[in-house]
Amino acid sequence: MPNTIWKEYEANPLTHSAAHYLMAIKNLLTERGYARVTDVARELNITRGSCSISLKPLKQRGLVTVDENKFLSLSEEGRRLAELVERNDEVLQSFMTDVLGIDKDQAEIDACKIEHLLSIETSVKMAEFLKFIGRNQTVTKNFLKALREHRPECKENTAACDLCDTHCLATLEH
Amino acid sequence: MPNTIWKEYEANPLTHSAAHYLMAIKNLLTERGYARVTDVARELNITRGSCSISLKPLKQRGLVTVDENKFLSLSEEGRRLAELVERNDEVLQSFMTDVLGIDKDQAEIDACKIEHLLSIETSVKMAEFLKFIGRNQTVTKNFLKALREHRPECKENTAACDLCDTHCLATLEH
DNA sequence: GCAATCTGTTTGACATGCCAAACAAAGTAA
DNA sequence: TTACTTTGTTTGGCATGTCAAACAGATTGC
Repeated sequence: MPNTIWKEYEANPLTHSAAHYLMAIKNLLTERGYARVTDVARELNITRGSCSISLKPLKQRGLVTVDENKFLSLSEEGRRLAELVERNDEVLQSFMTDVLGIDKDQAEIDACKIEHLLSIETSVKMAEFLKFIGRNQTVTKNFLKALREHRPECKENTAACDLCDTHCLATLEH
Repeated sequence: MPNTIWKEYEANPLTHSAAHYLMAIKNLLTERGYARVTDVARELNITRGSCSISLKPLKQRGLVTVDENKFLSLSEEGRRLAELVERNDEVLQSFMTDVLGIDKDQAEIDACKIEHLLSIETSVKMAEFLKFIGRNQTVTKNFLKALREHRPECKENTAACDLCDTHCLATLEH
């Protein structure tokens, strides 16, 4: 039986770039009060031409709107999608740094890659999880403390370690 | 200052499809003992033509090798990358189902989308986290029990709920 | 032996998403 | 008014990754 789940990747409602176009517009509207093609392009560090073209399908999908002076804004759906991705980013970064203890800069990069790929269900459950962690209850503190003290040593030069089967996967460049 | 972190997405060592080509070859070698272009194509549910073309850059990068009879195999690096992505998949699925309580089928889809995007650091920390959870210590049991009992109610019809600012993000199709 | 099938590759097509370059329209400045 | 700048769009190019279709070479069946 052929594998088909991996093709769900293309069925994602937002591509990585689409998510960032929406968030860029949202941020510009919040911070400056307006968002034009040029502003979005500058925000995302791409050319105006690329920006103009990539915004077309977002307009056609009704996520981005334009007024008579070419000022961009988000539809209700566009705004919600942007908020959802932003929340995913916050939650993922918080999980990576506060729970896993990952370096802040690396967490930022990883979260940015993943933020648009979570299903609603995973997004909600992650947010609930972080909300629970944030309550800082005794049971949570004890768990995190024990987690911090548990640091399995990875002997990179041996053939096998605690985490990997035959070779240490941490030595890869990836 | 323009945002540049979002462009790290393209700098990922493996694309979604590349990761699945490597894993398909690895699985075929394990299960059948051989892997040809046709077998990989069938496994991934794509045409032989697409498969043939997409394998080229993987051969050029030295991740995939071919013998005189056109039988494919993985280089050391290719095999390690495949193993890394497979471990990420296992760890992510386990986290989503066992910790977050996400539906198995949905967890499978989400994990498949993310598995190739984790940095080594995040991969290792996630694996350690799940290893720790798997020890099933009292401190973990207590934490998970409290987490299960904490189920914030999302009143979808109200403007604000526990997780979202102004609108319930769970109502989106995404 | 000869037709049918299997295998891998190539070709042309399409979609996404980026670039540089050219261009038209509008605003700015002298 | 004229010259310059800004803005948005279009064009042609490139890279990835898919498809269908055609093709050549090898294998199989009768």
